[in-house]
Amino acid sequence: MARPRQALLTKERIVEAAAVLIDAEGLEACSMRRLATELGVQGPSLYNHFATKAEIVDAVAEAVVAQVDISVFHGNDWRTALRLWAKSYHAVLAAHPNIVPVLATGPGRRPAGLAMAEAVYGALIDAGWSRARATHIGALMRYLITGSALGSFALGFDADPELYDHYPHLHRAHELAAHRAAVDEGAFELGLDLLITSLSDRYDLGVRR
Amino acid sequence: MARPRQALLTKERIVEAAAVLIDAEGLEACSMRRLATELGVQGPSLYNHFATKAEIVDAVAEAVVAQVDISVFHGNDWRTALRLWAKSYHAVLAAHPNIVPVLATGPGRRPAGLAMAEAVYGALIDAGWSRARATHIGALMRYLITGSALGSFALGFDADPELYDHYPHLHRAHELAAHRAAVDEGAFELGLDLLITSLSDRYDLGVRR
DNA sequence: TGTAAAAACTTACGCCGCTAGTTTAAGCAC
DNA sequence: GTGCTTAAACTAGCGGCGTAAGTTTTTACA
Repeated sequence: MARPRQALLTKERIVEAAAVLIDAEGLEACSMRRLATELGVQGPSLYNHFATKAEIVDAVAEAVVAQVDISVFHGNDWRTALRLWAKSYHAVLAAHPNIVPVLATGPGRRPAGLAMAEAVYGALIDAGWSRARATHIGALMRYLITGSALGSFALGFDADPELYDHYPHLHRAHELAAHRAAVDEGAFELGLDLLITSLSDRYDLGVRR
Repeated sequence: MARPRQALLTKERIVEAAAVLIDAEGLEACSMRRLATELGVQGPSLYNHFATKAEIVDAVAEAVVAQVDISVFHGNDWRTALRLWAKSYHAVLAAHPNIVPVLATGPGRRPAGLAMAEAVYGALIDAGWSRARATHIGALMRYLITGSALGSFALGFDADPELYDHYPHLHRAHELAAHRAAVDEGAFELGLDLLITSLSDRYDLGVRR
């Protein structure tokens, strides 16, 4: 081909196609050649717009994190804000499960991630939590949210009943697969409830560090 | 070579070498050819002992999970047992961080994982928790433990101060990198404390489902 | 003793991320 | 308008990946 009169690719088109591909077929399906094919182009052409594959995947992750609602930190009590933010984050990850491993492991140099950290940490500091505790609470929320998004607990159990024959308490574990969404949702809700109410208790007692 | 008089490989030797390699250089370094080299053998020879690479990695994961102490569920109150087990699990993952992604995502058909689930779930049921709640609590603990092991919170922040210039509350975030271990440990301890004490409160009030 | 299975080997296939070099169009300086 | 630089596509190819196929030799057993 050579250079076309109208550019075939833009960063935006590439990231959008990558996001669609990852959502539809998973991270492994998103190879440079496959992604290029999806865009009607040859593999190496992508390197005119991104230096590495990691940059593309990072951009997808950034776009996902940017969907989390951090406006809730304005005009809400820290407890309410934390709960609403966590639910929004959780919902976004549930809508894009295939990108979660990238979010859970990679460093957070991306603007959307930093903006989120700023909002959470700032709200906790403003509420009176010590710097150390605010950090811990932020980390903790991240553990709960990414942990639940990543390792769907119910998915870890096979639907084959025979697997559990030798485990007296697990004889109904095969049913978990069928109730996957409800189990994971219940566990997340419980965790959020427990964490926020007990933090709230400490806060009201004046224990803020 | 052909078949040697004394077998060069055994399942145990392969898994042991894979574990060492993963611990030392990470999951990506553990390719079939590299692992074989480490064992003084050609790549495809490994397929005489394992059908796929995934089976080898799974066996490593299994060996790691088997190190978690589940004996604490005998002779301890459910709260104490849960806390001790979580700390043991956390310590094991901290000692083998590179295998954590496998544990956090893969299904739990492995015997050690099932035995652990059986112990946790059984203890909660025996304590009087409803089946649904016991499931939720187990899932929740998993979220906290794998979430914290996987995404070291502090590691997500770069040591470069300039990154945080535009985030008023994050101006000291670059210090997190230096205190990584302490921050992650503090957050995990806080989470464990909050979850167990608030579960304990509910339990004592008779709310067990 | 003959035969089947086991455990090493070599070769090779089709992926992967990415590099290098080529071609043509676009944008800008004079 | 003409030339020069840069941009954006291309093709070819490198080294690495997981794994399949087929070969050779040894061991174990009938």
